[in-house]
Amino acid sequence: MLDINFIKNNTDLVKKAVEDKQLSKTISIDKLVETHDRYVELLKKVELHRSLRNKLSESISKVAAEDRSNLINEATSVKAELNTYERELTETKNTFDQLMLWVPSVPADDVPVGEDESGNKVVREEGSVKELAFKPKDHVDLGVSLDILDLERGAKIGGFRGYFLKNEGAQLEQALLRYASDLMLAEGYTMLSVPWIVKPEFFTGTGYFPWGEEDHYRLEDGKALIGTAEVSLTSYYADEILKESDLPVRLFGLSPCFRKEIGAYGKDTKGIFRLHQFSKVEQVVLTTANEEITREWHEKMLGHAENVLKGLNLPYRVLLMCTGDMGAGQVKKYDLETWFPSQSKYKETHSDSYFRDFQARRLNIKYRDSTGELKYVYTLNNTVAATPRLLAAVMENYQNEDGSITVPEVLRKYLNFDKILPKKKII
RNA sequence: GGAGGGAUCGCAUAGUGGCCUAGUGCGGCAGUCUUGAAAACUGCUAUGCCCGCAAGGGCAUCGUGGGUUCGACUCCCACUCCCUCCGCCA
Repeated sequence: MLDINFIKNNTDLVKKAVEDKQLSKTISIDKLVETHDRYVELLKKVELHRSLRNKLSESISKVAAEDRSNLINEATSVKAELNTYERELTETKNTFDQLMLWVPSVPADDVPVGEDESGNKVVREEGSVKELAFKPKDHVDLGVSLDILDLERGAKIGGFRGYFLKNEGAQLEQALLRYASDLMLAEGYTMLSVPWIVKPEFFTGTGYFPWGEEDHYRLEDGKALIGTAEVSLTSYYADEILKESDLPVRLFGLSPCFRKEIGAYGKDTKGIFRLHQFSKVEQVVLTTANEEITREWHEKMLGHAENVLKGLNLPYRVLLMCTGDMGAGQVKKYDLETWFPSQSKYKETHSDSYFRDFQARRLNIKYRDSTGELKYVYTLNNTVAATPRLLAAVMENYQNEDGSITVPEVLRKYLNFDKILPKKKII
């Protein structure tokens, strides 16, 4: 959410953001401003009438009961008029509030303008892509022949995009999550196990609603399943006032993530890359309302994600996302794409964003600065490790010619095997 | 799932239709006193919005949303959350 006064004073800037983010069909800034003007106009009328009513009521209370009838008559007519205006005010306010939820944040100056993913910029590539002496298998072939992945039964039980991880595959996934968590603990972040079932207001608060409502599983009581722990983590301090000395707040959490993947029909249908359900270690930081500081944290959090990949020795590249390929609330976003040998392609495994006060306004998270002024915090979030997607990358990059998979060095302390060998019997 | 109790200012509590412009205590801030500190005393102590250059004025907020009333912290309805007990349960 943006400040309405900011929108009114920077109409052109906000309109450009709407266009650059390809959101012209979802929000009209002109209509928003008109609605707010109307709202203020009505508010003035309502407040005037309320003031009048309050004064009359006060007079009535000071007059003997038998002398009240004239005043009560007058107050009754003021009340009738007030009711008319109040009804209209409520309606206008509701319209305005709804419209406000659709206003995107303004991208940072260094974000490239672009319509879609083709406008993204490669910032750098890290790690060397190994030339394999053999034709690499994809993670599905590997997973099946090693009996660590079962997609057929996954589909039988879970439907489309359902999967079972099995044997060493299931263990390797746990090791990855544990490895990622340990890195974040070493960085001094606070670990949280979070609610997976969350009230809708916090999806709105983090900016997933209204834009992404369709991609979420709704429960019969109106709550929804989180698509990322970011929702719970960022909402943790909702409606609270923090001390400046408590900032930056650094949190991470491990949770399952649920996504309908509506709008992704036909995309990544093979393997365990795009799923309805996966696990993710997510990092969230709340900082003071300072552009420099939030940008420093944006880079620092990118570094944490990079360290996960560097530790695993996986080649990856850093992508600066363009306006058309970032979320409505995001101000700047990097994606990390990890190398998948079977496709000779980098594919998205991490996403690192900052929001300024976009989420904090929606969630009402403030802090009192050294001058005593209340300000909204700035929020950021980034993937630490998302699996089975990252697991698939590990499987493919650590495969050997004989079809076995070597366990990455950093994961061995969590496992009692160093290599995953083909099974004699697969059932 | 059943039965009861509750939600008031940072915290704790008072408040059962107009005296609430929400009292009191604690905490916090400032000052007096003191070499310094403590104690004591004095004062201050929320948020959002509207009008205004400002000084200042107005409106709203006692869990949330409706309703009754000239007037609601107080009465009515619905909802949310918390606590106690019973049942069920990893």
